[in-house]
Amino acid sequence: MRIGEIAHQAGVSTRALRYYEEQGLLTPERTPSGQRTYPESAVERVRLIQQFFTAGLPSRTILQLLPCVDTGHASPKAFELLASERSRITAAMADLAAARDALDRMIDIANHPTPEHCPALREPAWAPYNPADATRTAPHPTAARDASATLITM
Amino acid sequence: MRIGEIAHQAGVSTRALRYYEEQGLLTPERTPSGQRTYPESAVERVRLIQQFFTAGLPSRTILQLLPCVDTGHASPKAFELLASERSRITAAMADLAAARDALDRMIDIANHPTPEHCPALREPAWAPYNPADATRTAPHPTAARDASATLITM
DNA sequence: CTTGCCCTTGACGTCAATGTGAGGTTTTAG
DNA sequence: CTAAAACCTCACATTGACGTCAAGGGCAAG
Repeated sequence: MRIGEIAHQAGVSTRALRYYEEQGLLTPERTPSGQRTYPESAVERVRLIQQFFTAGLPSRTILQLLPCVDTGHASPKAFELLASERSRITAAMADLAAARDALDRMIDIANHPTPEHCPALREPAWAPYNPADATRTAPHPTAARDASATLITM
Repeated sequence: MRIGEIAHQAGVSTRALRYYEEQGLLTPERTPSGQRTYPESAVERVRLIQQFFTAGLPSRTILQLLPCVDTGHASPKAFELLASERSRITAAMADLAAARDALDRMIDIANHPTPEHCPALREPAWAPYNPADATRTAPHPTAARDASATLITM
């Protein structure tokens, strides 16, 4: 299969495939005229590479991991890498969850304009940011609050 | 508080704080001599901004979200943004989970050299990548497998 | 043969959140 | 008063995974 076909089946650009090759992640054969030729299995491989890229692994790391996929072996260094990348991913998931929760709080506040949930009446979920406070010594948090409240529905 | 103090307390660089200001995310007061002065609340705000950055939200999006944090209001557009970013984050978490599972499979294989888990004997978790296959028509997947297996412990 | 599509290499562009350094001012500590 | 530390404004550099354009070669169909 030539590069265009692989690109289509794997859902990436030909530029990406050439980049992967440049990074040593993919080593297609060449026809006498110089055109790249890939085995069927390259589609799966590209999908795996993409999955790793999407997860934020840099190409250099993927390069160290791929032989381990092929052989089923993991040198101590590769093993360490596997473990550290796994924990990096776990940490990233936690960060995402935290941000998602922050968004959820915002959505929640915007969704509940009843008195007990009214932004103007409840404890602020975040400290209000008021640049003018910088000039005062200890601004009272509940002073100068916006007294209006609005419900914006979906 | 001046920029260095905020940077220290929020765990970011002063360069980052100036960048946030440039992007409109932070609007500190200025002393007559031109130095930035932040309220206490800026520390919390910076942490929130960082959380969003870590989650992959671009500054332009954060800029649209912050007023909503302050006022407790969400315009229809802001609401849409909240929802779409939330789903983006959810999708990103799924991608991370998939990559983590791929790593787990690799760790698993490397960890179990017993016959039934031996890479040389079991069904391959991924199709073997063999560039030479490109020249043949339909390579038999189990041909030319590496017969050795190794256990690398943690 | 030629039209047209796919392929090649090479090289510069992009985007975003910073890093870094120059060159100068302000604040603080002694 | 003075020296160090912290601050200021430019403005260019970095990183990584590509996008994009240029200038050409290969190959099947009509």
